[in-house]
Amino acid sequence: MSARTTATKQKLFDAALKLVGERGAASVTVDEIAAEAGVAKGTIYYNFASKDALVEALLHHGVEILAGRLRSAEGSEDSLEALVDEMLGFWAEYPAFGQLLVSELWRTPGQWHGTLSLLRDDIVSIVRGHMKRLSDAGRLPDGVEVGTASAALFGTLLVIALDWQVFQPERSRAEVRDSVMHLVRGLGPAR
Amino acid sequence: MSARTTATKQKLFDAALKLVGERGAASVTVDEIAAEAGVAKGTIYYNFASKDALVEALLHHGVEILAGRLRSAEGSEDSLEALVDEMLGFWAEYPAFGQLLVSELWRTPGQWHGTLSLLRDDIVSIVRGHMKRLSDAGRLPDGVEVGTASAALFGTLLVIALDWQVFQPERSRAEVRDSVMHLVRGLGPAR
DNA sequence: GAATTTGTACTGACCGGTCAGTTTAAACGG
DNA sequence: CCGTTTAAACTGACCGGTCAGTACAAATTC
Repeated sequence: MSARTTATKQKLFDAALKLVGERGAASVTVDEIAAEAGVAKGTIYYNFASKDALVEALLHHGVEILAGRLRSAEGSEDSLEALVDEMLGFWAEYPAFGQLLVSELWRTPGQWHGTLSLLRDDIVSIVRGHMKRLSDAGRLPDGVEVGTASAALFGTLLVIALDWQVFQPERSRAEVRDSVMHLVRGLGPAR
Repeated sequence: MSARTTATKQKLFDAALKLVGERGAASVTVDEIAAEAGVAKGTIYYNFASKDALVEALLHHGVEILAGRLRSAEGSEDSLEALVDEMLGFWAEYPAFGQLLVSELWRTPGQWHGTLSLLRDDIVSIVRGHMKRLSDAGRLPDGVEVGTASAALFGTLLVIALDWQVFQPERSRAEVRDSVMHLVRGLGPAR
């Protein structure tokens, strides 16, 4: 793949991510994506087999970036906090990706459900790795299943990040992160 | 409004909820909704001004039901657990509504965003009522803002419920509820 | 080293299907 | 009767996908 093609695909990813995140995959037209990317419609079909294929590639691309960042948080001192922080950072940087993910991930017979399930597993398994190490170190209370907790943490962070972007954009990332950590470790003691 | 009309609207709500939840508002056709409801297409346009108006009415309808249930949980002994349970029950009963909500709620300039923000506020304020009472009773740890926690709890329950329906349908509602309560009160102590 | 060929990337007008919404005339039902 | 529903045909805008042709740089030929 030439540098030219790579650049074009990147432009298409950026444009598609923005529009699809904002308005949903179904209601965005290929013409709009082409216009946003500053590219002719035909170029899209030269680089991708179909509109669906473009979205699918986009999904893979985004998850790759996220997975990379989450893995990079594995070495930190406070692994869980680093994970949360990294995840919030990713959603802050690619809010449209969060919107895309959230609106497709749980659509049961949806066209991307298969792909998305796999991608979700990628992410959740990384989260599970973090959790597992906490658990082995005895830092997780009894009765909390690592698998369940990982899936829940991922989903929770996703919606909290979206809620942050949309309804409370004035809050800082550190502030939100601290709130999350409070909730994750906090609501318990008082009961 | 006659009983006949009410019945027709109910059929349309059921049909629209199912289809729109599964496949998204944009990609469902009015003809499909009519067929699913066993009603002529013209009937839809007799009862609603447009496809969008139907979806909007659907949103209001669903939120009314949810709000009613959450309010009914206010008298319980363990108010928070009752709230969680009631909410999980609602999402279990109307999974398509959860899918619809989650895929539209955070779509920033989306056509439903205004309506949905108001509806979200309705629900979150009920949750906040529950939390406030906990807080006044000194059962919430310091540093947890009631507003933030309420929004987070609502969003979290929404995604956990969806994840449950889609990826772990074999788990019982009580099981999920206990997991949530564990997470809400549990991850803290061990750190 | 000019002329020609080849391969790759891109263009945008165009086509055929789809779908929201309309219209109408007739039936139904309370 | 009158509010409601039906069935079916129709309109017109819109949209995914196609395709013949362009641009251009790197090889190839003479």
